[in-house]
Amino acid sequence: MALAERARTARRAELVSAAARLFSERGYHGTSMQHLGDALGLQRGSLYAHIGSKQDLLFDVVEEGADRFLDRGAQAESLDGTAADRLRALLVGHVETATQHLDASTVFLNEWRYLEPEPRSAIQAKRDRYESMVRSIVEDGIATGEFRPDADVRFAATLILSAGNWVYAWYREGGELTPTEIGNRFAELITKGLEA
Amino acid sequence: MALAERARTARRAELVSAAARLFSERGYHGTSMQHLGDALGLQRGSLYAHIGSKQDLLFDVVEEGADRFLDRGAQAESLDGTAADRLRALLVGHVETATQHLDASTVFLNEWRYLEPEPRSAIQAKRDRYESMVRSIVEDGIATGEFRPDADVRFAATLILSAGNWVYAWYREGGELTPTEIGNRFAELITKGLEA
DNA sequence: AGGATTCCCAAACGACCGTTTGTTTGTGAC
DNA sequence: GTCACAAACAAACGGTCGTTTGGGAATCCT
Repeated sequence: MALAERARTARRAELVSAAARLFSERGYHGTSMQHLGDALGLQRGSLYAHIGSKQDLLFDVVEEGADRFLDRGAQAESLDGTAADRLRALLVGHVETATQHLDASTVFLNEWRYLEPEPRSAIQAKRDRYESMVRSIVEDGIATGEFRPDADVRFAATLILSAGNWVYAWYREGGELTPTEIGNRFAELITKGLEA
Repeated sequence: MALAERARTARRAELVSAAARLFSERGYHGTSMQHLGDALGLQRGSLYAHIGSKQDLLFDVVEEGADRFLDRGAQAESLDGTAADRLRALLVGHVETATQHLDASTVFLNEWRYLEPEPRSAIQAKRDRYESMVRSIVEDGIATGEFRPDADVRFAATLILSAGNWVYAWYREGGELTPTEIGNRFAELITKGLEA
């Protein structure tokens, strides 16, 4: 039973992984169950032994992406150090996550809107939580006098997320900057604009 | 005559406009000819009196988006003034364009990859041209001593484009910042990080 | 008035969509 | 050794896909 269960979940993980790749390449609506079946060497109907629907797959991929960002964000938030340190940690973590899991991150960032209302609002809640992490770091920096008192918290958070969320669109392996370097430079530049 | 004149037809413009809205809302693959027909009050087959294929529509929408960014970029590039002035003008123009034509910009930025190879490379050329505009402004700033001599031109351009290209994902009318203000604040923040 | 040209409808094309069904196959548990 | 059960197949479901065709009004040019 344990073995059978593990095998079942292993197959499902394969399917979610293939879905991440295909959804990121061809889009959710551009990917058919046939494409997914081909990727696993199965008939498209056989996939329904592992999932309830195509929507389920989309949700799994999107949630996987969301959770990774949240985890790294929480780590950064709990660091000791200045607000600038935590901001840097968050941005580095963000870029590292986006690049190490490029497929799931891409789906998370631009296929999530094809989720049906209920699952979409579950993901929206996670997005909101992540954004509030960024905001609270900036607020801390202002409270401690590290950042300009007149800095617009919402706008600063938006700029930080804009920088991080566009990475998937241009990053390709083998570039001249490592993900860690990219995150650090983003942090450097943005921090400079915020400093008191 | 047939092609050039038809392209100017009011009905076709309506169709391209509806396509911009629907493609941006539902994605290219998530939008059917039926959806487009409904939007114009026509049978889906009747649309083929005005276009050659669904791909043609996607190309028109994407190119329209690309050309608007290029136009504003060229205006900014030709301004007299410091590099920071031109950078500011470009960013303000970028944000204004993205928000005034949110639908076409959204399609330009995340449906263009569904173009077939030939039209896609035509759009890629325009994207490259735009990116090189941004780069040359930064290079100018370095050459005149306005920006730090050790600034990484490619990275700076990427950050600028990241900020501008993510606007479509969060901007909604009626926010507390106007597009012009958003562009100005982006420019302010990024310039500060680049200054000598 | 006559002829050509637009614009659109109605219907059909073959292909493919996501999903369900009934059945066979292989494997682990007792 | 046989039994239970999950995994996969083969086939079919009703529906939709993008596109083509043939014809019928309306409109424009002359």
